[in-house]
Amino acid sequence: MIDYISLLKQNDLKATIQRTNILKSINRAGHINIDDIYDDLKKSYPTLSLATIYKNIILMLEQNVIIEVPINGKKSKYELKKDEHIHLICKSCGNIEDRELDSYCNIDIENFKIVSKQINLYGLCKNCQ
Amino acid sequence: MIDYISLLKQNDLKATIQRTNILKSINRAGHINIDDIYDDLKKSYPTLSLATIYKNIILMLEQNVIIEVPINGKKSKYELKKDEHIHLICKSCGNIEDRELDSYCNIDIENFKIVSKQINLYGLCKNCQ
DNA sequence: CTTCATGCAAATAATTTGCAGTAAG
DNA sequence: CTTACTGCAAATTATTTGCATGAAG
Repeated sequence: MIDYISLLKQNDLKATIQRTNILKSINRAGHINIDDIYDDLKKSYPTLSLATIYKNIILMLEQNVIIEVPINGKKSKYELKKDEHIHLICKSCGNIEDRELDSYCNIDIENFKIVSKQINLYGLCKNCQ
Repeated sequence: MIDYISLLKQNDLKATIQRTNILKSINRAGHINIDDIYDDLKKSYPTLSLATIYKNIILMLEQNVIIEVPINGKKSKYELKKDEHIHLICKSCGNIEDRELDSYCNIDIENFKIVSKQINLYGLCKNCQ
């Protein structure tokens, strides 16, 4: 159970209902886009506005509370910030799975100072093969 | 010197002026987004329409003539299809450099059939460090 | 010739902004 | 209390579509 209130406060963000709910929704889904967060939260929280989600996604990205996962030809999804990992993205069902992978993660490049890595493998998951 | 006319025809696309020019613009830039293609080509070809660029980018992606390079928080860029490589994306100047990297490219994942890889390293290029 | 592509304008979708009212600390 | 956040509506930006005309093969 993640303490979203502390997480937000540690990152200089007021812990509003809207923010904790957005984080909960992202955590439940693992990886989710803005429209799906909205649909998810609207059910239990009908007055929530899409603009609020947009504004908070931007803020939480800036504070590194969440990470953007851009998807080819679709809208970006978002995930909670966690240890470095790669994404296995199923081209058939769209599901995203996280995977630790040291061989991908420990590398130096000449003349380039790496700040962050984005490694997405597109293909077919076990179910869709 | 790439023969864009043959490239298009081999991929079941009519070789129109617009398409060859879009490919030339992408090749000149290396990696470029739709608005910048438009600005680039407008100079020498003022009647070109943005809708035509959108339509053709979609077709050329479908035919695998070009590849989408999604960029965190920005519009996607496009590049000509070429051998597998990774991208070094400078967070300061926005420049993208291609790099071959075998250690990234030869890998199998259990229970996942990889179709394509997208490996972007964000950081600071030599000039911006 | 025939078919498909283009360019325009209009439609739709996505994202951002301004502001009055509200909640967090 | 004070400052920052929310929700709404409006504005802006991005993308797609329909259709008459023009170009490719």
